[in-house]
Amino acid sequence: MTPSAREPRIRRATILDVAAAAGVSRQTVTRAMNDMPGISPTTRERVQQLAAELGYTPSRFAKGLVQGARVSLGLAIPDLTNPYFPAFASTVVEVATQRGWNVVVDDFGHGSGSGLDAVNRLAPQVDALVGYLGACSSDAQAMMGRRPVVVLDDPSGHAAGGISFDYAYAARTALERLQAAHCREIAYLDSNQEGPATTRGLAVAAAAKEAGIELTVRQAADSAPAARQAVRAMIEDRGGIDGLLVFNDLMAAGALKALQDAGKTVPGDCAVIGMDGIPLGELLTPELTTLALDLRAVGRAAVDLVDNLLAGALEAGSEDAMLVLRHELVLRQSA
Amino acid sequence: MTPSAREPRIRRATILDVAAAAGVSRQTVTRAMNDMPGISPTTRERVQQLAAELGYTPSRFAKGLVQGARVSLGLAIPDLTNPYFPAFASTVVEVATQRGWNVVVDDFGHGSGSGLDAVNRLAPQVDALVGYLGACSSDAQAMMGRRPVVVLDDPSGHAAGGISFDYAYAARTALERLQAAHCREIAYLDSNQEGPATTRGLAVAAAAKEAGIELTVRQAADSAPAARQAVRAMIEDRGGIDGLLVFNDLMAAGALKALQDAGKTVPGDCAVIGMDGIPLGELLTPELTTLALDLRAVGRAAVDLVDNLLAGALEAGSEDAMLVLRHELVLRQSA
DNA sequence: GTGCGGCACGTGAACGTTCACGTAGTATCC
DNA sequence: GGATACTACGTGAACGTTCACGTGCCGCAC
Repeated sequence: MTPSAREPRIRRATILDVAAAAGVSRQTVTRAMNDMPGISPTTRERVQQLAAELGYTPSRFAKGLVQGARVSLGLAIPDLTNPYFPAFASTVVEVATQRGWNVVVDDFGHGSGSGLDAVNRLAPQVDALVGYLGACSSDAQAMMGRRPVVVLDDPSGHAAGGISFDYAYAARTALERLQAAHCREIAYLDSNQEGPATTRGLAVAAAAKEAGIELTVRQAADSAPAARQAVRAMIEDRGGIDGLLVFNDLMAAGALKALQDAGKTVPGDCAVIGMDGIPLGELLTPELTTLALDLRAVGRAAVDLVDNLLAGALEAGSEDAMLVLRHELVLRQSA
Repeated sequence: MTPSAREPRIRRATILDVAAAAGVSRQTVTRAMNDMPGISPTTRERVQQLAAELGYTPSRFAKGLVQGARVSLGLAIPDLTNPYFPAFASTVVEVATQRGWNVVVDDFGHGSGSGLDAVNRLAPQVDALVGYLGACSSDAQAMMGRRPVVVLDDPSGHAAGGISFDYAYAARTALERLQAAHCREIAYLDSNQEGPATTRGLAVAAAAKEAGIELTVRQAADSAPAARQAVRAMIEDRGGIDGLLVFNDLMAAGALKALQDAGKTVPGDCAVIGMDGIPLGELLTPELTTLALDLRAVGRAAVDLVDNLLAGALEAGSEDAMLVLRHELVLRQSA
């Protein structure tokens, strides 16, 4: 539960050891280690040399305690093996690093855990929290106390900050595109991660109804092989599908494979549209048309929210702390 | 440089605030917060309630200081947008999390920084360090003092622990496969990340010489578009290439694209072999033959080394702390 | 009623830094 | 030659916990 101290409490060298070895005081060692003024170059050099020899490294705990530093940003990710999340995480890490944060990453999907597990692990160790936490944003905020929490993709989120996506717009845009490509039999392949229907799934269903489209819906696990399997089954059940919208790009990759397996051409026999716009899409054959997120903008926005919440420039839970971003259609070969 | 404390040092609630509010002592609050014995259920409940109301969260600095905890593992990654690294990172995060570590990830490629930048950022904040640090393993160990450092892919590494790969074996296996596929004109597409020739490049050249193969070598940046561009140019220069070994799977994906652009079939006109065995390979068309690493084994080995070094079960810099792993050929469609 | 054990809770000390001072000694200025 | 300023260093206090004790109190057996 609580992170366990590892066994043999080997006494690390402290600042006093270095001070004693150099025949100076704590404060002089501090000055040497932190390149502060008020110390002669000779002494500085000698102390640094001695510190290196003793293997002295300042305790981040002691330093953090006295300085009250806010340096660690927690990043909770459902599944790093799904390329969307590294793409997102990499922009968060990049932006946050630029702003002086250290990013602590927790992947809670692997151990088939929930977001709450990640929160429990991260909360004691970080000064702010960002992540795809599913439905546990209120628990997260409770665990984090007054520290900033930014939750992605949970419109009902009860965290201090939130970023969600305009799926109604995305769904409408995708279906319009499929109609423009003269698709008659349109299907949606959903993820089964969140139960009977995802937020995306509901938006697609609504958009289809609005556009008078009779939509075939199928669910599969959020992975390429599962999607491949599901589309294979879908083709067997209902051969005539000629337009396919998919929950995300990874599953779309699997869908493309299944269509190829069945000897169908894309987009000739069936057009395919993915969602999120990860770089993978460009490497597929045919290249994947997708509703792309500006991933850099998402990452930047998340870190912005954290910084602003911390600075008190935003009121926690206020309108301004709840961002809504849009997917934009990127036309490539598959639709 | 040093992580800056963020501006307004808003006084967080401390254990004393909670104690005062509850009319009990520090220690009783500690007992309540950490579910320790020696406290009545009534008091525990009341204190927890009050703590939540006050937004009290224990300071990890104070706690770490007194407990001497080793909880944070630094993970230095050159470029999270290259899917190899998330694949590696995800196993490290998974395994390390299981063992009670928090993983602090630093991506030093984006800012066009070097591994040394990552080390400078991570060293003050972590209890151990793992990563692809390029050539700065000795600097890393110096910054980390006596704390464990495990460096990947730097055979000359001067860190406490190391994991490297048997590229001679990999190169031999790949070239054998291409020869078995009756390729006559074999080329190697190298990365230009490390200068004129990479460790992998040298191994491939040596293996080619050994096998009596006259090898065409070309370099490109470590990305799919750059590889695509380079292979396009290679085809223009020397059309007859019918066997292509590529630095890694991401670049191989770009190479496949270039061959398709040129109207060549794979593996008919040209066989392609990638390296590292990332999941992406299976999604490409044709599916990528590759020299695959057991990525889970690599991640597990890295964390094992850290734990053993920390426990003193391994001597830093000893033979046992230097692992060599092998790529194994995974035959798919492209060769 | 005395002794003893257990329960619920409190208190001094320690963890390793940095901050905000304080203090010698030396040079500077007129 | 005495006040002033600067340089190079030292010292008490504080940061917020947990650890290892210590202390009342109540009940119970004999």
